[in-house]
Amino acid sequence: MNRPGRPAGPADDTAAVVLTAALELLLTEGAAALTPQRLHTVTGVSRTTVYRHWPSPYAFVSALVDVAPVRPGEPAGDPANDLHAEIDLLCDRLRDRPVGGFLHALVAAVAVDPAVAELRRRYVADLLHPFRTILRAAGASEPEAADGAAVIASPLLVEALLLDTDADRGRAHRSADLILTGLVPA
Amino acid sequence: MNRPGRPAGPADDTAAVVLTAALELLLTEGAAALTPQRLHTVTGVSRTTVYRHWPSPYAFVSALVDVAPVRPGEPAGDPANDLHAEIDLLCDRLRDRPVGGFLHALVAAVAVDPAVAELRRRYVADLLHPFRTILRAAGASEPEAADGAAVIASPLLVEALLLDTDADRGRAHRSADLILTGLVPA
Amino acid sequence: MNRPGRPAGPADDTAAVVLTAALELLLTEGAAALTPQRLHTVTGVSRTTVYRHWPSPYAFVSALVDVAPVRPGEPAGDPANDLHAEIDLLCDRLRDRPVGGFLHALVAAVAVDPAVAELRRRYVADLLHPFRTILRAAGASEPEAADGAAVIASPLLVEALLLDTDADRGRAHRSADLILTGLVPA
Amino acid sequence: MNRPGRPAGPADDTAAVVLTAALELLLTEGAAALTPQRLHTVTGVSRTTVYRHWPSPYAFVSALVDVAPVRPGEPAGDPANDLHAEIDLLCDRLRDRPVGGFLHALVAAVAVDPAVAELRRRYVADLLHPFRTILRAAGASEPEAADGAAVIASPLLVEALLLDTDADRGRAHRSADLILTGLVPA
DNA sequence: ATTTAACCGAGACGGTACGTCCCGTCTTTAC
DNA sequence: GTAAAGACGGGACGTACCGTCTCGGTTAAAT
Repeated sequence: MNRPGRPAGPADDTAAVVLTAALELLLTEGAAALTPQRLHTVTGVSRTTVYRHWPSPYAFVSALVDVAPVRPGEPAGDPANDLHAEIDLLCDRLRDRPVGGFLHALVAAVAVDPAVAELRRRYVADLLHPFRTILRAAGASEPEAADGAAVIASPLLVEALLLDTDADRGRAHRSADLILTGLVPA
Repeated sequence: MNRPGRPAGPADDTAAVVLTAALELLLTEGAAALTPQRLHTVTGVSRTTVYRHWPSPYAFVSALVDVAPVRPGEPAGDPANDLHAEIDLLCDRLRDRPVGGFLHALVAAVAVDPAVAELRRRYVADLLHPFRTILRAAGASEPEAADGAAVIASPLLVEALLLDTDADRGRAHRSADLILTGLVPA
Repeated sequence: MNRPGRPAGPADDTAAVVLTAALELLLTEGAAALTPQRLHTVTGVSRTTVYRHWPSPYAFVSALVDVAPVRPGEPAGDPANDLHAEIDLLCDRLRDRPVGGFLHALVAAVAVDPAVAELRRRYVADLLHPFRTILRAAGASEPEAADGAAVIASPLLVEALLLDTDADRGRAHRSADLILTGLVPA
Repeated sequence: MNRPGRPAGPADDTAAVVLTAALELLLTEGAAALTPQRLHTVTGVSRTTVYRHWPSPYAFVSALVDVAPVRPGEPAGDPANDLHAEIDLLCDRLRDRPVGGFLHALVAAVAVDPAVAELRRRYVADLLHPFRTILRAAGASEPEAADGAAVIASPLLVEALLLDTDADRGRAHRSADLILTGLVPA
């Protein structure tokens, strides 16, 4: 039995307009700008409406994470090639903002709402995951794969997030090779 | 020729009281709590005085970096031992907040005042520096040392800052060994 | 087509509470006390709300002038009687503050916001106007009426505003008689 | 026995510089501008020094009243001529600021410091006084003289202070004639 | 020449009010 | 029931001035 009246939740276009603007704001001005007030002035959607549907910072970032998920590169089969491809993919993403900016924003958002920390953890884990998968496919044990992923990807994240340097692909590729050769002792 | 009048800058005790409380706040409640208002209510020093001497977030973080600098462990001579000691030191610091908390705070402060980014870069560079020095002493070339420092320390930073995990010392020590053996071709 | 949403402007009771208190403050403590801060502590209405609706001193005084206008006595027909009645009315008002206090306040408010000068001029002109009207009715020419009004009322204003003396009704009545007799040449 | 040491009170030039600037400020920007802070920025004399010698608004206005006293016109002997001359003198003064501005300022200063009210009263009384003297010399009784002074001078004050109009000399002269003829019935 | 008292400037400090901004909740109206 | 417009209280922000104070260095009289 259907309840009468208008279905709950934001109208589709309202949600689209607001979340698009939110992502835009997040990437250009950082997490601090992601307030109902700002969204109202930017989108014209009324402050009241924004509050109704996304009552907390968490709700926003959470919605955005769903809108802009991290899609891993698709494996071609050869672990070595896949690994190098994944490294390049991550470097590009960190440089071109979609991921780098989002990560920056997530880190900053935690300062405002601690609950976001969980989203940050998941987001970073998602970034590291492809490396682990590929290393497993290459014959590494689970802990070996985790270590390898950390060794390859972490420096890239540190450079992009903490040092504001371009990620050093060369080093990452060398590390990858080193790890792969360590796996096939023959 | 001396100018007349009272010497400029905060009286010694004022500076001490405020900066001590600031560090305390930073480590216990995070960077978001480090506001003039909070410092006033916590220390009793008047809001006006706080603004007078530390008008910007940058001024604060900068003063704190000077108050609580990162002191590297003192090298004992044997590169291998030194490297492992330095790893343990960093892990301890990241766990016990003095460094981990401060780093968190620096990252958050950048969201408010971009000028802090420069302090963050320097702070992180200071964290990585000891590793580079030791690796150079162990016979690595300059780029090799930089790479090695990144490979060893970055995962620790990522775990502490982005994943909220305890740093995985084991992996760090293994990486260190791997790198050291790579250096001595014998 | 009507716009949706709540009608603009302060809710009726808010306006009433604030303006009542404002008038009260004005008359008891003088114009210097008429600040948003004072009104907040006195009425309990939040400082923000006060600023929202009366952003400037001018807005306040202006609203008060509308709330407490100067109502002339109603003419009974006989110019001589009317004139003397009007004199007594003005003297009473100057003594009992409603007008005297308000005038004081207007003068003081000009020091803060020059735009109030216009309100002051109008207010004083409104005070002098009844005298002119009555003198015209008694047969005076327009300039004669203006002069007469000035001669009769000005000393009262000076005494109340500048000398802090009770207005000297006797002199005012004598001046009035003198002027009236000057008008009837017989 | 004289005490040794430097004599108390401000050095002559300090007092001169500050009071000159104070008068200037008072006339150009009104009483609200007459603060230690402003005087410091204008004269370069340190805030501390200003506070030392003129601790209250009252002290300032009081010092200024002594610096710029109201000097009555000198009587020539003939009451009629003297009276008209005095009227012109007052009108000129009200127009040319020295007196008009000062009076404005005095009125405003009362709002800040009620003690100034006494100075205002005296100042206004000093303005009215010449008229009374001359009328007495013309044969008026004391109350008659007071009334006459009020009738002649008050409208001028009201016009200058409350209506921002140029004082109407014509009316004042006519009033004077009227009063003088009333005195010599013969 | 030395006292000695006061001047003077620079600035710290606590306090209060200012005017602004954003937050989060609520109420009123229109669709 | 959604949406818009806006009132409202609350809190922090950063600024400005106030009045008091402490600290140095200077100056002018009286001894």
